Amino acid sequence: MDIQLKRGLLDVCVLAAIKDGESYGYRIIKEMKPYLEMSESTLYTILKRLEGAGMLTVRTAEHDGRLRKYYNITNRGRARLAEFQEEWKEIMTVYRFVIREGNKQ
Amino acid sequence: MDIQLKRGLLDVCVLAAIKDGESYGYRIIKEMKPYLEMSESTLYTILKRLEGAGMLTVRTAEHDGRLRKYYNITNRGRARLAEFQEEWKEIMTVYRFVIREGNKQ
DNA sequence: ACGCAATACTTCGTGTTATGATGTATTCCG
DNA sequence: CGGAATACATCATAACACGAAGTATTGCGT
Repeated sequence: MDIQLKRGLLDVCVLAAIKDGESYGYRIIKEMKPYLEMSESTLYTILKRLEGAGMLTVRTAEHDGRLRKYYNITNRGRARLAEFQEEWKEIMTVYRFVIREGNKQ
Repeated sequence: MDIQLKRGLLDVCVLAAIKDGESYGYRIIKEMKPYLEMSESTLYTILKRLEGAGMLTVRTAEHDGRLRKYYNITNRGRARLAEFQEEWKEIMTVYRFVIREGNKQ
């Protein structure tokens, strides 16, 4: 998929991946893989960005002797998902403009 | 609209704006405005990028004593538009993942 | 006649961001 | 014993949208 097209979807995808209960980096990547592939460095960058924006919280816990960071969505994160659905209406308008059958000149 | 979401649409929008006959910068901006706003510096950057990619051609002509650059779409540009429609199917898959009603845990 | 908006295109610097490369460390399985 | 899987982190880089500023002409209102 075109890199540019991905960019606007990555953040909301990650939020969507944790909206039904906490998850962690490695699992998020695997869960999203069938829909949208992303490298690890990209995901951890996004998770930090979303944390900085107050859209998710982190807690560190031990699992099988290894440390894991569990991410939870916040109200602000849910608001972002709702906002995305509004933006999608605009996106569809643009899409229709792009694929419209032209009035050939 | 979210900047990131715009990014993947800008190029194809510009191609779509000239696909039914040549146009020029200022007119493209006005035509796209109801769907997607972009600054002039952004448009001219995109036009140069698309020209470099062989997706459009340029000719300069005088109009009312002023120089105008007219842009025409090429076969490669049309191919990009066709490719976009394929990519859109993937985008819709991602969209469904984002808005799916969750299996609450 | 004067000034301002509209038309039309250009250049430059900046901030955001996705990614590859690389590194660290543990567990599990054959 | 070794390699794959798990799990996260850092750094340098390149792409890109945009605001700011500039140049130059036409058209319109007063």
